[in-house]
Amino acid sequence: MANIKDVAKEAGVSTATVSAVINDSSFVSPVLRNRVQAAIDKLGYVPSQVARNLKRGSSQLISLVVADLANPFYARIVCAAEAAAAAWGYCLVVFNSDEKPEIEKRILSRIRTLSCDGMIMVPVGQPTQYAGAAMKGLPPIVMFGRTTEQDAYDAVVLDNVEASRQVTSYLLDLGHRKIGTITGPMHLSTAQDRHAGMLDAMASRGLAPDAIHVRSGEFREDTAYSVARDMLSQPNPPSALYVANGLMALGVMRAVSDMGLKCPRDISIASTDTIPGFGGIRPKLTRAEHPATDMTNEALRLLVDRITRDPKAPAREVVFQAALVLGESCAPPSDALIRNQDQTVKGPESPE
Amino acid sequence: MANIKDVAKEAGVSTATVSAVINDSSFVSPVLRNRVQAAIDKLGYVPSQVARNLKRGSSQLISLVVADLANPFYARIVCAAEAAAAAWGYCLVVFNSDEKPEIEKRILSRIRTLSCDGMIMVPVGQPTQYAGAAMKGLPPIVMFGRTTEQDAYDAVVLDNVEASRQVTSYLLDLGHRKIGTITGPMHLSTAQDRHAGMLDAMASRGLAPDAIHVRSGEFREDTAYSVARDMLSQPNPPSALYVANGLMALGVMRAVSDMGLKCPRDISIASTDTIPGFGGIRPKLTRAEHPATDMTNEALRLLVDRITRDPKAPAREVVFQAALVLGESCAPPSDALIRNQDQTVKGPESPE
DNA sequence: ATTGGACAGCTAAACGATTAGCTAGAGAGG
DNA sequence: CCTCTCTAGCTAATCGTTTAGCTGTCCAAT
Repeated sequence: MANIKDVAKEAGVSTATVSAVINDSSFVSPVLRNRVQAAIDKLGYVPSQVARNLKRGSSQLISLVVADLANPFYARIVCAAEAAAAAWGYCLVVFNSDEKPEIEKRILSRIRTLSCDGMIMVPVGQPTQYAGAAMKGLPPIVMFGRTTEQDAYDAVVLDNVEASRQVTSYLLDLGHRKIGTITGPMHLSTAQDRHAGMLDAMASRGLAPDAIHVRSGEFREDTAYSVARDMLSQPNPPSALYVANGLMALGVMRAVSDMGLKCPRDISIASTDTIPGFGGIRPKLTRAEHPATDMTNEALRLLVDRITRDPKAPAREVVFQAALVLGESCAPPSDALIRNQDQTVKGPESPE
Repeated sequence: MANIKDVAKEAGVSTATVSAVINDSSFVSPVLRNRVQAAIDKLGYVPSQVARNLKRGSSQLISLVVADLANPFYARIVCAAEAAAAAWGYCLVVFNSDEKPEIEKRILSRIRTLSCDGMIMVPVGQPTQYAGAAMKGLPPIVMFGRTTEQDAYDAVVLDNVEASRQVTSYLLDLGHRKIGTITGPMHLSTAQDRHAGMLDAMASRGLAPDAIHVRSGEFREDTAYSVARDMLSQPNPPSALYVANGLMALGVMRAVSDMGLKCPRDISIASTDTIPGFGGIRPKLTRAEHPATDMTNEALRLLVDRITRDPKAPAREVVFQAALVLGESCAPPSDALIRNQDQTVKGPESPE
């Protein structure tokens, strides 16, 4: 590969002039400019980004660390982030911590040596661990979706408490009283908040879920599948389930179907967060949807702003609200009419 | 950030010694080694990958260019590729050409300046265009999933002809005679091959699809949705549809459901390729599945081999076979018993 | 005629690592 | 005692850019 010296020699100018031409950074007379351009074309010269990075101290690289790349929700985030990064002139390096703090640690040291300009991360560890030496030598960070008890980082999050409160209230409005839930890993703020909102909605009507109807599905499709099968085969099962994320909701629907039950006839299912492809699933899932693309765009905006403007400015947190999308996966409980003959319940609508 | 000179000064040694310590590249006496290590720890020194890259002429970066990041099939490829790249010690830079040749062109020039060590690409343009100056200055390439009529590149592909032949034969075995198809964009080898296999299977029984039952869904969910609605609302619709990829199959199932039809009672649907989450969809889709993870691992193996071994070795093409997975989306046509009272048809099984 | 400023382009020093080749000292063999 | 070999560690060139600062030219103003 030709380098800038070859081009300079070919065009009979100095490397500084070549540099000025390719970066349009200072005035070069038309005649020299043409000579240089001709030399570049002749030699097929492409400036080395690596050398440029070394000199400029930037790499035009942004790292994205997601918690579970196999989760379609994060796949969508990657998709949105790639587009946004490209629009800002950056390339996107993708990492998957697979919900494992030790893998996340490895990724962080990898990123340290990668010298990218910034990173977006869905943290998977204990919220307290994102401080001190463990985070030294890293580029500017935007935390995504989960909080870390640190006010040191920019963050983009969902109002998870409100999202799950809305969904649970909807189930309550339908007449459900025995509502179970499948939660995420409870060390994550996301899982905590969604559970808190669910409890809050029930408490406001003087209710609480039965202890055996509260189980963790670890935000995994397969775990949720087994947990749901187990919970629903117990005597006296819940008439509705609030499932803390979309991937687990898929697992629950699969479990319901495999047990020979019908949703929503035998059990109502509702969830927070969204995964692409929901549109094609029957029955359509009732859920509180993330504005995933907006959140991702905002994360990149915050990050680029911090990289190019003031790296020392105080951290900002942007909170998004979920949108309740009514599908066909919820119905009044089969015994509702008996218990509550005159109660008016909203039927499902279809805004899709 | 501390650099190698600071460490050398702190430890009272030369930069060469520091380099020897961090790379373990030549013998350093224990006493100096300890001094250097102490200095590194004290200063929190991390070697700059950028400087290293410049000197070593490699970047430990592999680019992955997929055709449609919003397609869950490619999301799974990204997931598998990230894991494989990490296992080989590389980072993965992700690009989305969105099935648009002009975006692909932009990405290629971006990759040229990125100076990554290699790339894996799902080509989206005319197969003839991947030659000459357009491909100058790029790192080693492994083509993924689609062929390019160039023998210059390593390639990992599916035997698409055989995959669609299998699926179509299955529909024929069930008794279907009026089989329609929704194809991909016909300039892609993938779409051509899948169509060819479907035609071949029908031809071997002296059949051919009706011209109005052959439509392109552009490998897009929404396009497939509209095309399917249109095709199925015509008089004399097909009794079964072979859909050329999984994303489109989702669109078709959505269309069928929205038209008030039932699959497989009113129409059988079968497809090639897989998308994650299929397991949760009812009815389970009958399809010829890609060994997506195996294919991705093989692509990385080929690429790393070429990077680290012989960059000039002749190109290799690895062909994978699809596996027919029987779901519940296919049944004998409703008029089959009348037409073919004594024909034995295999019923669907459930290997999942 | 002299001075000063604007301008075009060049020289050379970075950026932060790696590494070929060198040096000084120690130990061995004659 | 001299020379040779080996070893541990150092010096300095190098990778391919960018850019501060310099040089020389030309022209206008005094």
